[in-house]
Amino acid sequence: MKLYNTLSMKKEEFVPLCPGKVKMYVCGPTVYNYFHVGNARPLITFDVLRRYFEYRGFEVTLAQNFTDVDDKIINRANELGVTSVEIAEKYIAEYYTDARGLGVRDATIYPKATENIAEIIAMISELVEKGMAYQRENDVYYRTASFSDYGKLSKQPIEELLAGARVDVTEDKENAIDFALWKGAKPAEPSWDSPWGKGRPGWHIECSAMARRFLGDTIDIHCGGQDLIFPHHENEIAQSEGATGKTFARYWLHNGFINIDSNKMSKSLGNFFTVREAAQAYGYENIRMFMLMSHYRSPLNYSGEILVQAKNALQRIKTARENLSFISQNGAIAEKMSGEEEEFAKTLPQYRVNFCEAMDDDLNTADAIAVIFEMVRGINAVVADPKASKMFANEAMKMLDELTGVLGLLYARHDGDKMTQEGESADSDIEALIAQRQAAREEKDWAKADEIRNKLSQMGIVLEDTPQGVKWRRA
RNA sequence: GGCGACAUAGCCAAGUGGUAAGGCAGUGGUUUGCAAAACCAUCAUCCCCCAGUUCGAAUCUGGGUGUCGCCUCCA
Repeated sequence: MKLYNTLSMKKEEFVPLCPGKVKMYVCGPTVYNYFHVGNARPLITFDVLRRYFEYRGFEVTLAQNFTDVDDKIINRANELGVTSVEIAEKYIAEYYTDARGLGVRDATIYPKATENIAEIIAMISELVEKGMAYQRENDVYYRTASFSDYGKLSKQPIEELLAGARVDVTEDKENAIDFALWKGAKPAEPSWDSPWGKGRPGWHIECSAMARRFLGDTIDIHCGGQDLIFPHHENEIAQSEGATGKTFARYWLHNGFINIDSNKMSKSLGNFFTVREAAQAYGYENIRMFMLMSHYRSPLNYSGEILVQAKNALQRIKTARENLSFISQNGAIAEKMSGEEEEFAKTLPQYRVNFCEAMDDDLNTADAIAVIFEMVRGINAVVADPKASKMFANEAMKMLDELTGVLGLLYARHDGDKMTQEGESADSDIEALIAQRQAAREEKDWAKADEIRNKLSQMGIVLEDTPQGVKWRRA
């Protein structure tokens, strides 16, 4: 399996540190608001990576942090007159709602900055002792000049960074690019005791300290959005490798941005849609499909038109799956498959091979989805036979579930247990109407049959008359 | 200014040396009582432009043009 490593700027064969095991760290959200569609991309991308590793037999430990102490949280808390703990807790809960809604499986562990203060302080102390950090008043800064590899991830020449006019030089630092590890407490801010007085951790150090605590000195894969390369991930390397003297992360994976009108969707530009509102308009699973239709490192333009395309595309796979499920229940009971069925069934493993080939190439989900579509077309052609067998349907369904499962598509499917949601009619009512329509059709009373179908249509029910009987679904 | 990415049909999007995957939308046909779903056919003589390397390039090299990102909190 090849993965593009930002560190080497090349696709590299993935070899885990420990055979059969993968340790991954994904930079998680600062919890002061609902997260937006752009924030959802790393979640979905690296959820797929995790699923694929597990599919291929790796044991994955995935850590994703919550930054629950930060200027933005403090500001928001002050605006609303509540504590920053209340803000963080609220948006952590909202995070779970949206992430799970998107089909993102829970990480192995979700460390929080505020629950790892001791580890953070210990790591800063180590850096201070080694001469790689220094105190100014009640703040502690990282001495970037002490880390010769500084800039190796972002390929930023250190002189250029020094020349950069945008770096804040008003603070009392040895060097303009030195960054805060510990921030001395200001009034009305949450703070913790430390060797440098009361204060709170800087943003970068928490990831270094938590990754080390939960995954060890060296991890396999560190992931995040491309905007974290500099300075966040560069600083993490400086901190972790400075403290341990060991390689921090062996593979660095970065996803591209979600754009709006070719501009990066971002909180600061204000041109974002929250996942919550996008899901209300288009559905969570279609957002996931939209993301996986292109390669994770390419920029991706968000628009209503594309979301509808993703929805229609996913619907094709969903329909195929529903048809198989329907035939599995209502199809022909045969001792063996027909010749045509058997012939196609024999080709099913080849789709798995092609699928894995795509995924092995730096997680080419666009290609992997194309393989699924090719399989869907084949399945549909076979299943068009009125005598399609349960045996074939079950076998095709197994492969379809296997491959769509790796991508986490179709997770919102709930055939078999059509739950009645608020405002929806009970299944028994719908089935009674379908039976009336069938009776009318028997008598060739097409007017009445169509009237019933229209009524159902208004209720949001789509009918399909198949050789195996009437199939219905909610639109 | 430094570092980096991208440019393939109406739209989305794979393909990185051997003659343009897949999806959405569209068109024609089959099927259907009519639909729906599905199937079949069709839909880029060509991959931003120019020059070069090669038997052969969307794919490699050089030069342009355009768009975007990071260098400041940001996925």
